[in-house]
Amino acid sequence: MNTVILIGRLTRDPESSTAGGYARCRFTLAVERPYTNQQGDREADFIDIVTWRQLAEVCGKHLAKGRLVAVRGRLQVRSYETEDGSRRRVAEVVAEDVRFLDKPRDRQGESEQPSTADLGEIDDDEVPF
Amino acid sequence: MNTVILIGRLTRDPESSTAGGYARCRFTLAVERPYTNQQGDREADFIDIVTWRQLAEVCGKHLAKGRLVAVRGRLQVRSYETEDGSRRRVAEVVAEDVRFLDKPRDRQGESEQPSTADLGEIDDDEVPF
Amino acid sequence: MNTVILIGRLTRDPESSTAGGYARCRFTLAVERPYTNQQGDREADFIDIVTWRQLAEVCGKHLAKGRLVAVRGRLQVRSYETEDGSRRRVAEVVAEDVRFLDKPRDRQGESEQPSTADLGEIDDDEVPF
Amino acid sequence: MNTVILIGRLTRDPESSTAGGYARCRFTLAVERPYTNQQGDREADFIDIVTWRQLAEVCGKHLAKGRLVAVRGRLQVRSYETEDGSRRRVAEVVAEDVRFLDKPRDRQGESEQPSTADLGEIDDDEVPF
DNA sequence: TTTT
DNA sequence: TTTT
Repeated sequence: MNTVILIGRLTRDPESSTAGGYARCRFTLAVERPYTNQQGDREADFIDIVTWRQLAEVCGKHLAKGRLVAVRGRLQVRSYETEDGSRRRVAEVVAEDVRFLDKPRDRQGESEQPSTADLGEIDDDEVPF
Repeated sequence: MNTVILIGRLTRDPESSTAGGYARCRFTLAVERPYTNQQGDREADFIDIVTWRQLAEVCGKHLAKGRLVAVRGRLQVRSYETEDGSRRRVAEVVAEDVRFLDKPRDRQGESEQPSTADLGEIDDDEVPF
Repeated sequence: MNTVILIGRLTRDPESSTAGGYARCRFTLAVERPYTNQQGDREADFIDIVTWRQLAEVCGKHLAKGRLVAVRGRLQVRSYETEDGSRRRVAEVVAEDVRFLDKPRDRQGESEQPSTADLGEIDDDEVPF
Repeated sequence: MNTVILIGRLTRDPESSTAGGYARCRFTLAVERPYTNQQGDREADFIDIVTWRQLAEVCGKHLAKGRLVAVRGRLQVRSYETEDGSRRRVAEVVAEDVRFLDKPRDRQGESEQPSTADLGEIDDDEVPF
């Protein structure tokens, strides 16, 4: 049993690629901690998410920096060797489900004056909560 | 929202210490993946757990290498600088609840011939599921 | 171990009361199912939530019909006897954490023309995600 | 988002059947509450679980009264009309994953003197945690 | 009885 | 390196 559920905002636009023949989409979530620190401000955990296949396609198409999402997945720890021979570990959440919790804004670097029509075509409402 | 639930076995005995005036107990869980790899064997994720205060005391007293536990907690990512100035990240689960799912064995390096009396005193049944 | 995590919208305004000397707040969430039915529309589960103490006060003050929230809690099943002597069971989620996922609208039956000042006083932003 | 994770013991043997052309298996879990009541004893919630298809077959074959399992699923509330025309609601967890957390005992009403061979054939170890 |  |  290995289940992770997170709600947070994307720290930057997602990165889409292909790996092993499957669509893959990666992004990082800023997940706020439940308490404030001694300086009185709320810290966040920056958690790497990876999605595959159809879910990767939906995420790559609709997500963008700042969007609020809920993720359910599995915590995975990968181990690898660096160039100088030392071992490093990477922790990431392999998403099994992603819900979009806010309305899309215009995507960075796409259109300067996004129209309702453009937003209609992106049609984030196909994948509402 | 940041919730992690894991079931797995301790890879070694837990490490108890004190930090910031609070009892702390650390251990690593081997959490089996839901599928088998191409060689047909089941891999595992090795996930670091940290517990604090009373929960740390209970874990330090009753847990041991090989024990099966369920953990509910929060996925935390800490960032630190190495001696040579590079940045590293550490992911760990801060446990809010730990359930013991099997009966205790004798603890490594304690007694060669543990008696039922000894086990009775340890009394893991105080903290049954 | 008994953990439930839900995201959904309140089907009506929450009900605040006092029980056993503690503040209590009840509401029902409409939680959409992951799939659509044979008629092609998405059904929902209507799940009763109960909160206590400080969390009840925050929920009673800030929540309203239609608001989107995330709830983490425990699934509880209570059994009771009806007037005619038959046994009934009630399932509800006892919330341990509630996150508000959207901006407040004006509350039903409060002010016909809510002003930004009024919203400022309610100050839902004290309890943002 | 609708995720439930439970650990508990079966209150009786599971019931296997077929519904809508699919294998279905139902059982009830006794899930202990985290606290003790005023009489000092630990109560439990009795939560109905339903599984479908291959998972139903595995559960029907290997589970029995008293077995300790972990369930991940979705909380579903069904509404129905009674003979006298009143409305009732039923809450149950639709399991997506079930893990067996202890070794099988001999099943009620099967063999008086189960042998290791019999247990070997049941081979619960195919589905270990 | 149900939310968007 | 980080989101609102």
